[in-house]
Amino acid sequence: MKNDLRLVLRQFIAAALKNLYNIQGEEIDLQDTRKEFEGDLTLVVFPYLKASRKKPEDTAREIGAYLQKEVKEVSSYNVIKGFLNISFSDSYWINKLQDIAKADHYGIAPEGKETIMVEYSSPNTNKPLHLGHIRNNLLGYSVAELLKANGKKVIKAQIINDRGIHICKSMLAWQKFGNGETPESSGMKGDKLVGKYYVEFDKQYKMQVKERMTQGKPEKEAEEEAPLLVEARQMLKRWEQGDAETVKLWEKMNAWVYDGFEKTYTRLGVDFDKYYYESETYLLGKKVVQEGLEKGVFYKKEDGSVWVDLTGEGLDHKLLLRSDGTSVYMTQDIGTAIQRFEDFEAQNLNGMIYTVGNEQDYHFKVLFIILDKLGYSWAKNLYHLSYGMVDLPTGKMKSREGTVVDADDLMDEMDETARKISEELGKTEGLSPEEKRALHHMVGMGALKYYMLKVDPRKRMLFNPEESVDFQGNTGPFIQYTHARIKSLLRKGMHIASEDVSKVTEYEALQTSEQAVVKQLALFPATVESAASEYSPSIIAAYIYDLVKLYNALYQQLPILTDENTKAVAFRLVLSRVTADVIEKGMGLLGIAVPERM
RNA sequence: GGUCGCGUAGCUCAGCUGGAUAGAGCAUCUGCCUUCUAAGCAGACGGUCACAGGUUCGAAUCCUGUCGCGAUCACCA
Repeated sequence: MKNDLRLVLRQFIAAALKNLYNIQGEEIDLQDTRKEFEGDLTLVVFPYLKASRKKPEDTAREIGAYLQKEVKEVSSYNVIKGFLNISFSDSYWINKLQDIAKADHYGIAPEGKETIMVEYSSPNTNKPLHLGHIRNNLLGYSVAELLKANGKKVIKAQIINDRGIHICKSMLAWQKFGNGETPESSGMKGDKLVGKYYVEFDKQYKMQVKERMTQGKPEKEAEEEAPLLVEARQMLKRWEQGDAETVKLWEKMNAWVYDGFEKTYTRLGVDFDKYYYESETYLLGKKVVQEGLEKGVFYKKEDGSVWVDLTGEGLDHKLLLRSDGTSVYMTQDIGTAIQRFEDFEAQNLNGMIYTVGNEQDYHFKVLFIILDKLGYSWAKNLYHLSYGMVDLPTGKMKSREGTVVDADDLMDEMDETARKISEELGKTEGLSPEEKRALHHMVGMGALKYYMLKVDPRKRMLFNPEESVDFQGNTGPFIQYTHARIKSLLRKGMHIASEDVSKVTEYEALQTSEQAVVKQLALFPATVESAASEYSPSIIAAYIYDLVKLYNALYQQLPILTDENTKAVAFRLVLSRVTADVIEKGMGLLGIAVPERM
């Protein structure tokens, strides 16, 4: 990558500034040269004009001449206004290409001892996964992969919200209206079946409320008195008391849900190393709050409730324990965070990333401050990977209005569209039905995942199902297609081994399009590092897309293989091989598979 | 109302630690399949970077204010 040379150049520029103009201690900003100009790195000389007492052009030329003389990798320079564009030699770039080609791993750091936990997905058990979960899952998974590529040990975790009144609603509705229906008897996925009864509860409940309102009761009273809700509350109480029958039903229905979720995860291509369940963790945290109370970090109100005062941090007061002594969401999160660091102490867990929507920004801000106040050293290594909501062209997703896009349905749609387009284009002739199905899934998922991940995670985004299944332009299938084409080219041509790369030094003068591809490839490790440090897969997506565009332009002028095997042919095949490699690795970081042929 | 975030081409998005003529894709239009995959390539059209000030050699980028959109501010999770 060019960062190493950037460092070296900076020293020489500092020397030049000192020798020529007696400038010292000035910050030297070397930026990438913009595409439309010739050069690799650019020095803006405006800041030095006062000291040089010369015109911008003359100042730039003097520095340029100095660098060309002193640094052997600098092959030439040019000056436009106050901008000094410095070019590196082709052999420098070809060396970099070799480094990439030889590297068997693309991690930046060597395998380290540091372990980091990435929490993502974390669904409720009363509803199937939807579009929002898809963004969450893809982000969490991809960030985990990025961290791994940077030498971190990663534990993928999720906490499943398996308790509370909402679970009881599903259970109650199933008992009352289910007639013993099971996933086996109905052929429904477990999570869908349970979700169905949650909806059924809501429907029946609303009817009861309406009935009471027509009898002249005020809305609030009608809502509180509806027998279904009363029963659900009783059920929750029985569950909390450990009533055997209730717990048994709860376990049975949860097992259905987990089975359904697992199918969705498998299909989406994500996985987890560790599962936490709220039923096991909801009592955690109380003890810590007590300790914090004794230490004076928290305070108690007259009614017995416990609070933390964050006005010093520019925030508000926050409740930690209700007056009846029960815990709230924040209390549980304090407890589970500490629990996790105890669970994985032996693995040197020292950081955690929470993949949770940005509507909880405030919650995590508060959580991290509290843990820090409690004196946990790892609190500064907690990060909220906050992402924006996924909108639809029709507006917001609202479960009430039935505008939620179900994860399984969406994946079905993606696969189906991939199939339709492939068949229209006649690309899949000669493949067996199994191969076709695998390919359609690969392409459908590639379209979905790339579309989701190319957008900056922090931003709210619009998911347009129609547009996402358009396989043209900046899309996953476009990249997959390029990979497949390169593979085909290599199959027809020759096998390019890693050792062959060393021979490409013989090919000295790069043509413009070749140079562009080589440079782009050389930047890959730096891109991975940057994407990991910013927890942003979108950086990788943008990188791959750029590379693929550059490669496609080069592809147009690739010599035909039946020609004489010139150095150019060999070089371009090497370039193709390395490009295909990097596409595969890069897409792998996004959790996207690339086909050998399509 | 307080806090946080967002506002860039008709649409979806890049660019944001200040730099050169603000970039892609989709859509619209023009070329390119007797050569290893045209899901492609080359090009055209398209902009008051929400608005107004400020900081400076230089602002889409930093600061302040205004407008618009969203989230959040529960003894819910």
